[in-house]
Amino acid sequence: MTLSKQETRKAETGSVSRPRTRIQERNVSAILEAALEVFSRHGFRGSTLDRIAERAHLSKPNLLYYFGSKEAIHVALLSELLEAWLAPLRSLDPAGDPIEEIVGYVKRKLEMARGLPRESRLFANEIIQGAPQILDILEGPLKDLVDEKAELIRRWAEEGRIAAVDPHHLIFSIWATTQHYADFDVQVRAVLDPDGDTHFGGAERFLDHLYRNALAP
Amino acid sequence: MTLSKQETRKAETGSVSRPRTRIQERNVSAILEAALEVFSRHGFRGSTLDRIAERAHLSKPNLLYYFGSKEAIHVALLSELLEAWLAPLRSLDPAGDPIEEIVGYVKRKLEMARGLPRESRLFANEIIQGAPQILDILEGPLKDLVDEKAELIRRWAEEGRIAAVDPHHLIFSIWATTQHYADFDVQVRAVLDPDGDTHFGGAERFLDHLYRNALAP
Amino acid sequence: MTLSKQETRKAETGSVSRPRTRIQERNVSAILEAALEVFSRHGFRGSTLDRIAERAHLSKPNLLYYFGSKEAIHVALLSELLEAWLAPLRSLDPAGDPIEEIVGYVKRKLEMARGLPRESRLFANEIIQGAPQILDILEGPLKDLVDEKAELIRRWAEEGRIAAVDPHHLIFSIWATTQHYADFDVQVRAVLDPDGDTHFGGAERFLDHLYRNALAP
Amino acid sequence: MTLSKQETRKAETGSVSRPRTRIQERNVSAILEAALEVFSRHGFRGSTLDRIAERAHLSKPNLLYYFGSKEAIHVALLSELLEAWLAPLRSLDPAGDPIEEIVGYVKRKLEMARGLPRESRLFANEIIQGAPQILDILEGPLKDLVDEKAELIRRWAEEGRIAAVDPHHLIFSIWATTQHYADFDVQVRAVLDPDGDTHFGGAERFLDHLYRNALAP
DNA sequence: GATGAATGAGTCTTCATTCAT
DNA sequence: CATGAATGAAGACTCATTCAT
Repeated sequence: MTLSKQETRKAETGSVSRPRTRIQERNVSAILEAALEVFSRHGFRGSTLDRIAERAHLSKPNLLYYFGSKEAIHVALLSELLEAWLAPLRSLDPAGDPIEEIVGYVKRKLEMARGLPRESRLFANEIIQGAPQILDILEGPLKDLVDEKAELIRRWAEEGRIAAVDPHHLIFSIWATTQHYADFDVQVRAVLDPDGDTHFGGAERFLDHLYRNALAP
Repeated sequence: MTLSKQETRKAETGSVSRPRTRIQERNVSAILEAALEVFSRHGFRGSTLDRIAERAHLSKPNLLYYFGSKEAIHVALLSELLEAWLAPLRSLDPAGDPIEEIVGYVKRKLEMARGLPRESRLFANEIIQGAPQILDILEGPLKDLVDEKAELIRRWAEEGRIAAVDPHHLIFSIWATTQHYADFDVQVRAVLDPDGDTHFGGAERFLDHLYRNALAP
Repeated sequence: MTLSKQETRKAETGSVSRPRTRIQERNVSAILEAALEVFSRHGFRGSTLDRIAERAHLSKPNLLYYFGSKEAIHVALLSELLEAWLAPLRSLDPAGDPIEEIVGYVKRKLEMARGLPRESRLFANEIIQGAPQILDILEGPLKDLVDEKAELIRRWAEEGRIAAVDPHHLIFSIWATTQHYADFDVQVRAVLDPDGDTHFGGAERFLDHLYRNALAP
Repeated sequence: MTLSKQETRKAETGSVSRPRTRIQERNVSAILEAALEVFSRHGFRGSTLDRIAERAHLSKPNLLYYFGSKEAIHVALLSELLEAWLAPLRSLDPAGDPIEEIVGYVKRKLEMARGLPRESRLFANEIIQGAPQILDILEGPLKDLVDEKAELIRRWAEEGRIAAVDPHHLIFSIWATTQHYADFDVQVRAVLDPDGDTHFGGAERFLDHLYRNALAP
């Protein structure tokens, strides 16, 4: 699941093959930050280079000087973020206490949904629309990681340390319940109060309860 | 939460104020069916009238004869489907057995994700992108319905008939876990085997376990 | 070598599959005429849709309504003209007098260079630049036609009715010497007087002499 | 027809007025070599500085340091090559045997088409497109040279040493028939076998026959 | 001498929408 | 009702050229 630097580089390939100078680093960062803001809200097709350029305080051709195309920016962004996005699952520790590990995973995922909602929506948009640009990653590295952790959870269940639940569906449900607060935040805010993050506390308590009860042996 | 016929009409308003003849009815249906197919997969901006017209076997100007604009088609579609989409929640019965009612709701939602995945993705796309066209519905009719059912669940908990969980977050988690199988089906298929619906059985069992344990008083 | 209507149609495919109405016929003609003027002078890359649109008195998107792309216009033009362009060679008559047939062919080719110089330059531009869009036609239908006529000439030589010359190179030399007056007319005019077609008379006499002497048994 | 050094210099004028150091000389050569490769295949408009810079292993701004503009490179290239390109005609010797002189000229031109096809295509592209950058050369030095040699040929004919043919058209036909194998080589290869230069032998024999017969008194 | 950075002016193409019949 | 025709506005991308170091 690890994206080597090589692969990340390749994805960014425009005219510039790797950030070297200060200026390049600054501009590449500005572009990716702006692109995250725009892509995560409007999806790939709904986003325009104009808007990204504007947010990055760069001219449109200058964007394309750093990244060869709109798609290259999108792919670079997805590649760059994927690793961080999956870190919580990766850190699920075979040596830890099963319940605490899983509940801790839920908590970390929820914190990410709170702190990095744009990243969550970026992937959500991509996947809902059929994952045109990362399907092979889903079918390769992602599947491998999930299978590995599912096997771990299966062993825990086999050993009677957690309830006998389907590990894959457990993982899906954790993704769904936590990312929901980022991806569908507009709806959450519409139903609850529209002010700030106050609902994350309630969400955390609820999910803690949900998974502790579901996993108790 | 009920959309009056009035409102539905208004949303569809193009040149035609209401379907009358057989032909009109057939064409309006064909357009909405084609639009559902296209919008749900590509989002609003990613969809083109050309593609919808092609799928509906109608000319592009003819689409706009029935609906005044691309946006009008989208709004009409969302309006038309919203009621059915919320029916399961609406039918949560105060007189029924609390656990069975809620678990039954989960089951019906999952069945809808299985049978009507395009509808699910249509709303998901809209909401992720900030719900530009249905924000007022979310804040009005949807919030009212959710609040009403949340109050019911709160009473059940108060009466000790289910565990003391936050009703709103319970509802969110049910939406999230069930719609996940429609909205992110590409990812689900990538991680599990890509063949057909076989995972819905596992999902149903898992969710049944999840919510029964979470709700047990 | 005959391009079936099918193939011609396919090449033109934009939104419109075949000219039907008056308006379509008129506009398609106007576009092809304008495109001939522009492409023949500036080559494919050097030509712009803007200039073609301007000459055709149509808007640029309207061009693309009839032909799907700049390349489609170019291909349609080449396809449409190829048949006429090769007609003189095709009409080389096995039953005629060998010398008169060949000299007559030279004369007709020269007349075409005089009357249809733009067509000649269109093909010249395309071929000089590697024939990116008609290479398969050159290797297929064109080669077949040339081989057929070369075989005829070979037989005439074998029968002692003309001198023993290599038929393929004979044909090449005829193409070269006649089309030269269209393709390189700027140079011809620069060296001779720049006024009008007066040099075509001299060219005709010279080429008649050249080929009669070369072919005399 | 001789381009004075003055003129050549002027054409190249960018920031650098004349090559001095080894490095400069090497870079100028590399640029012209790369430009020849690219311009001859894609024409002026179809060529990009990027591609030339890449082939020359230099940066794009560095190209423009040596030559002030894309056009300047093109003009420099044309100027530099013109003299060599016309050398065979220039060396037509009044003191030689008329037939052998002319047939020898044909042979040398054919050898140039074989050995320097890029140069041939460079001029062909330029002239077909109206010679925007060398029209004055065509009308001046080139016309003068051609007129001079035409007069020589006219005298030979007058003296009965060759047949009475129009000298200008004779020269045009020699240009056309020989350069054809360079300019339209794609077509020649498509009609004959696509392997290598084998057809040049046939071409030489044919053209020898063609002109000896045409010129025999 | 050399180049990384930047861009204005194109250039092709898409697309929702309008017009005319 | 329906559609062929047309387009303005926008959008992605290219490219010769300039700037700053």
